[in-house]
Amino acid sequence: MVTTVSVAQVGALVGDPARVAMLQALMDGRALTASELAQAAGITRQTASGHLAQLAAASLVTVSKQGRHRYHRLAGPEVARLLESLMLLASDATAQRPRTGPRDARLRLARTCYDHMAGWLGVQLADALVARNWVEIAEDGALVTEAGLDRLADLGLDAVVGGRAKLQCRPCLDWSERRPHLAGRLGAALCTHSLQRGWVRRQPGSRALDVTPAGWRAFHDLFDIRPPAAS
Amino acid sequence: MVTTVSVAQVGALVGDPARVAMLQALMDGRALTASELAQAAGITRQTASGHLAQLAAASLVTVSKQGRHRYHRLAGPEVARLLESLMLLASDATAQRPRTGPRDARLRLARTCYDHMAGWLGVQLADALVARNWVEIAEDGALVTEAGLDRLADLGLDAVVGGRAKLQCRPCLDWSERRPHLAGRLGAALCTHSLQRGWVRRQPGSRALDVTPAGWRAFHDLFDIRPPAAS
DNA sequence: TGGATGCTTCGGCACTCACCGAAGCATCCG
DNA sequence: CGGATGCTTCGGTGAGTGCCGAAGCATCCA
Repeated sequence: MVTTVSVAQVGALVGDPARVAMLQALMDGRALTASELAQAAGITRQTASGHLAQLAAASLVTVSKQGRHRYHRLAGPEVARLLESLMLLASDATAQRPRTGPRDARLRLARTCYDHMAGWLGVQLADALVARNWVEIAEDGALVTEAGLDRLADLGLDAVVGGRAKLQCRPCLDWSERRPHLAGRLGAALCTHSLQRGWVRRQPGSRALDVTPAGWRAFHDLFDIRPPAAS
Repeated sequence: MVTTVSVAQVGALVGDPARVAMLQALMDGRALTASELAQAAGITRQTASGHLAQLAAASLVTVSKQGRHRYHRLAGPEVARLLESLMLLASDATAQRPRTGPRDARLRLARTCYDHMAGWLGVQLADALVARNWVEIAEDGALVTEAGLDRLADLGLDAVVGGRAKLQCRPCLDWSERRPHLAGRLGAALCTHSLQRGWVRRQPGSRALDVTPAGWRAFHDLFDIRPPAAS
């Protein structure tokens, strides 16, 4: 079978811990240099260089030269979807051994998932939007309601409701919470909006997000979300 | 990072040609024995047995003993999604080399994609449903319209419209056509319906589907779909 | 009970590939 | 121009693992 070979090749690329670590580091959607990715994966620059060459050859990442730097980023949402699928199944396999490190705790609270927010916060937001009847979530998809379009426009998320399309949102099963959070264009808009307003802040060198005091206030006022009891 | 290891382990599982071939053979949703899977992958039984043990340990497939047979099937839709993601990226990588074998041609025309129909036929059906305004398809999801719910009920797809939920359908990017076809519960219902009515028939030992003369008549009468000019 | 079938385990071989040290390019800066 | 920085290529080593032949276990059938 012809296609089988290629599929296995892509699979082999995501079958190496170092390469996966680099891809995970790129899951926040930003572009990173080879050195940064080498550090993220815990390997030397020359090894990382070889891995990145393979990933680029398979079109999993794209590179753009700027001076003596070479910036790498995920090739597109399909790659992020692939990683999501992998993480979902990986957490399945390790579900019986609940390992919770201090680093994991921050990731579990809030993190980016390519272009949207995931973790406890992401799930809480999804629940709140469903409770307010702004969106509907089912097994096979998610939908922005008429009321939701109006209220989101009130919030200043105009870019999202440009065409008043109902299908601007997609459920994405959270690998730590095992419940859906919001992805798609609405998820991405919520994420950038929260970053712009200073509600959440990226933690350097990680996909984890810090929720600022202003963020907790906003999430409480808008969506009745309070910080979890104890972490 | 703890999770990274597990993710890479899952990735490594889908990074072997033999294992991927077996998983692809299971993509039609049926349960196959170890011997059948060994033949599908072109390896000996004992090698296949080892691979299947690994896949089962990682919860990618489930096994059920029946007498001296051991039936293997995909552990769930998440695994099918993972394979879809892989195939999509794999076809990206090989898009520059259009290889079209005689075996590929049949797969391209119509095939199963876990529980729904894909290939040229799958895309045609999706287009027809969109053209009739039974479903809406956007980048982030798909939606059954009110009219669609009525018309599908007329067709006898009652199971689908049981709750008259609009979100019973999901777009799935076709790796051969590069355009969306219908998945989700509606996609699955269309597939089983077509099989029950004898519109399509499974080809033994393959995911390819044969369209019967009655099928062409039905697809033409219902959706104005004619056989493609030449394959 | 004896033989056939389906499948797994064991042992050894061969191959792939991730890894790093060292050297080689390309780019920026003083 | 010369030094510094970012990155890549090359060579050799070592660990991991896919593969099959042979033997062992479990199940069904006569």
